[in-house]
Amino acid sequence: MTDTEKPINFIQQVINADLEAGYVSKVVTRFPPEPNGYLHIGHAKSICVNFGLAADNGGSCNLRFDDTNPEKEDEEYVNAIIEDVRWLGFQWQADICYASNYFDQLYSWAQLLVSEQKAYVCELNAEQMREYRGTLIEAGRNSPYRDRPASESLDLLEQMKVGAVDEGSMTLRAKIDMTSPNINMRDPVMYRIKKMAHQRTGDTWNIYPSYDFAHGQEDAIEGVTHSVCTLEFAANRPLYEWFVANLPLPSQPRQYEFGRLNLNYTVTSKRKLKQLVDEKHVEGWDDPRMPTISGLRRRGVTASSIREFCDSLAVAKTDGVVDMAQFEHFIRNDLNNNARRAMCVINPLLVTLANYEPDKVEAFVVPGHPNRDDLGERTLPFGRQIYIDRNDFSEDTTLSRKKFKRLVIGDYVRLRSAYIIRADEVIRDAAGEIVEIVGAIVPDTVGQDAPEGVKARGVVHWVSAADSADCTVNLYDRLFNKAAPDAGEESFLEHINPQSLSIISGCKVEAGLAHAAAEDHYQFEREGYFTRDSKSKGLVFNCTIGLRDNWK
RNA sequence: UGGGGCGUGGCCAAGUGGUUAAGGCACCGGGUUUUGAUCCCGGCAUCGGAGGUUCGAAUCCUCCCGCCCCAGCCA
Repeated sequence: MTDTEKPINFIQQVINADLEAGYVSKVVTRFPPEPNGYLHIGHAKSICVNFGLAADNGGSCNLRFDDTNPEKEDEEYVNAIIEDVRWLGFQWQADICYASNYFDQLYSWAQLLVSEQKAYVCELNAEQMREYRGTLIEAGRNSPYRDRPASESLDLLEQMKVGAVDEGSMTLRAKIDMTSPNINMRDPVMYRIKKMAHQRTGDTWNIYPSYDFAHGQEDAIEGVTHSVCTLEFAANRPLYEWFVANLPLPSQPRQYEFGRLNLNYTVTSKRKLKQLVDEKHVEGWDDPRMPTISGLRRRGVTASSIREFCDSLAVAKTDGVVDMAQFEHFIRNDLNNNARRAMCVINPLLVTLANYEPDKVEAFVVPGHPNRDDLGERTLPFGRQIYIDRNDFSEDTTLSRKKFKRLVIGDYVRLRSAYIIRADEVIRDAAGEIVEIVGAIVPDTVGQDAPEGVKARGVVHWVSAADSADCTVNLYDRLFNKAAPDAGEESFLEHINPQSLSIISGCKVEAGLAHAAAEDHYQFEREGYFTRDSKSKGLVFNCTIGLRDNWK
């Protein structure tokens, strides 16, 4: 056991200091997705960071839906998110939280700010507000409504709330500083009118709080001590702190930001993923090519490999792009250690072993995993006719043993866990296509070394022709053929890889897998890791990832 | 040209004035192997640039360069 010390990231350092100074006694974090799409691998890092920080410090983490904008949200998403977080292996504290649970409290806090002249109802429309806001290098100007009496704002706010005011014509704004170099502090919007039913509060509200007016207060209500989010919210922190300082909150949460996870050859933006789904470039949010949690799951990626991968990533302020190969390493590592072995011939080529008795059948009992006795054994039926992969046979007999460790006429190859065989003859159909190989077994070679004079070129996987199951295999390539699909001027859609999915039917898998359970993981030896698809009716396996391939 | 943040090998990343500058991924050699897998050995950087402080700097200071975020009634 090499317990490599995990570096203490900057947030943990803050926590250590807070714990030591007695500022906090119990660490409380939260994972706060907006239910406007499915979770993806980027969220997984955030989930691991937030739940991990809580677990590492004996604290707790809330799952909270930041449902402040009914326009984009849907119950389908909340259910999917709950399922994904659970599947990833995390347990939130007590009940699931919703920003919408705090709408009443938020409203009365808004009234308080108005009454203290720290907020006002503004009648500038969107375009005017933009003009008044100024630019990055020019200060903004005060709204003409900025100094209206509190009583007037209070009354208008109530009218906004009950639906007596048109959408877009009024907002509630915090009165901070229109000349602030931080644009977020230039009288930000606290409430906007949306005459729209909310998935949880129905028609109760005609106004909804903005992210900035809601988030810190949600944290405070829940007793969140360390509100950990991604870098792009850093500029919102002063505003977060302004509300915390100006409201009588039950606790004083603090916000910290770390770099979000970016992976090459894919996109991790809910907006873009939704576009892929809506425009049918993929089959759905859980399409195995998607970087969504549900897509990865259906693809056969394990929850534990996602966790291990995320834990290998730094919690820091650098924003880089992680190589997909790093993720793949953790996927293979977990599957290699835990997936049962099996054989599946993807492009079947019939081989008849002429010296094997026609009706004879043997059953070889072999391990389920080369070094995991606890994974049991499996039985491989063997007979006179078998299938091997077409790629494991070549008519080119000049290929050196080193270059081609597979079957050629006149030479030997080991059938994995079975006999050494020799190929003698090729049989073709009318079109000249090879349809069968006739060969012979070398007797007494099962579980034994090759006799004198026989040297197998290599090992090849196979399946009994008489006793195997037909199946379909889905092979995947990367969804985008450009490392940074969303980098250039052009749309990321232009970089979609048209060959990202290959459906191969007529594959032959060892008999024992005819009733494989969905989401069970297997290594098809010499091919890769596969899992039975959870949505298809027939026997369909999705290729999670191929084996490493070190030969040129 | 405003504000905030960041720059350590191809990628991720430790490092918080004195170490031969951790580790992982990738890659390149070699060994083992009934999976061209796994496993095992070995190789692979002077820290964005330039000055300065210091006996000593990736770590401190100055200037410069580059990248990211902020001008939604999105989050």
